[in-house]
Amino acid sequence: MPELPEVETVARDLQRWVAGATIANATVHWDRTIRHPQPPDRFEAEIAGASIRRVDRRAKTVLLHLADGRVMTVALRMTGALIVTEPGTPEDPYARVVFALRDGRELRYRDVRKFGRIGLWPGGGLRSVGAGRGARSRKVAEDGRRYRIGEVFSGHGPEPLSRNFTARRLKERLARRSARLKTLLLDQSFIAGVGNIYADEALWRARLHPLRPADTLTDAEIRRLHRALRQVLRQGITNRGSSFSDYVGADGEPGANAERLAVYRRTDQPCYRCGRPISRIVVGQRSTHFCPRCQPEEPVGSERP
DNA sequence: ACGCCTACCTGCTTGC
DNA sequence: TGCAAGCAGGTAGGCG
Repeated sequence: MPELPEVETVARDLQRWVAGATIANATVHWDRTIRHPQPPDRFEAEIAGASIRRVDRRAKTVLLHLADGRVMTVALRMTGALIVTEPGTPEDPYARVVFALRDGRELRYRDVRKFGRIGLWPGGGLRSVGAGRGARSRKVAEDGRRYRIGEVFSGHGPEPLSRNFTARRLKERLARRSARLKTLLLDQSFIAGVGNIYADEALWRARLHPLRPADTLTDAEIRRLHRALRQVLRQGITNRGSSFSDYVGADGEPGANAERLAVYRRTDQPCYRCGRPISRIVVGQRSTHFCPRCQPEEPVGSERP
C-alpha cells in the first residue's frame, strides 16, 4: 500500500479539496470494499448527504471526519487510491466506490487489486481498523461498539513523525523485542505507517542490517535509526510519495520520491554511499534491499567515528 | 514472541 | 509469439 508518506499526501490533498464538500450519493461497485459488517447498500444510504468536515491520517488509514461526527476510514492497502475528479472525467473501470459530490465533482476510490477497505463508524464510537496481531486488536475487531476514537487505533504503535516519538521511546520499544529489525519496522503495532519501501530506506540510511535483532542495537545505532526513519518519511511527504505503478495523490498524479530512493528496487545497482551492488533478500516474505558493505550483519565491534 | 504459511486480487515483467 | 511463473507498496488469521 501506500505507506505513511503516500497516505499523508492523499489526506492533505483531500483536506484541501474536499473538506466542506457534501456527498450527494455513493455507488459501490465492489461490495467487499466496504468493511464487514456494514452492508454495502446500507453504506450507500448512510453516507448520502454527509458533509466532509476534515480529512487526516492515522497510520496508513485516511480518516474523513464527517460533519455529524461519524468517521469514514479508507485503508488503501496495496493499490487503493482516492482521486478527486472534475465533472466530465471519463469513467474508471477500477473505481470500486464513487462518491458524487454536490458540486459536481467525484471522489473516486480506485483499487486495482481490491484489497483496500472503507468503513463508516458512528461518532465517538469507532470499530477497530486493526493493526498487528495480538489479542488486543483482535478483541477490538470482534466487539463492534462503543470505542472511543482514541481506542480505535490502540493496536497501532506510535506515529513516527509525532513529537512524542523520541529516540528514547524507540529504545524502550526495541529493547523488549528480539525480532529482526526489518520485521519489526513492518509491524504496525510496533510503529505505525512504515511499509516495505521506507523500512528498507531507513535501514540503509541508518547503516543497519535488516536482520539485526532489535535488542542488540547500541544507543548510537538507535539514534541513527530514529533519525533515519523520520528523515525518509519526511522526504517521502515532501516529494508527494513514491510511485511504482498504482500510487497517485488525490490529484491523480504520481509522486516523485521513487527516484530518490537509495535501495528499494535497486538490486545490483551501485550503493550511493560505497558503490557496492545492492543486495536483495527475502525477510518475512517481503523483498528486502540493502548494501552488504554499509549495512554489515555484525555491529562491526565498534562504532564508526 | 516469533516466524512462516495462506488468503485476498489483478496486472505487469521475465524467462523459456 | 505464447504461456507460465514470479513479482508487487498490506494485512488478517492460523499453525507450530
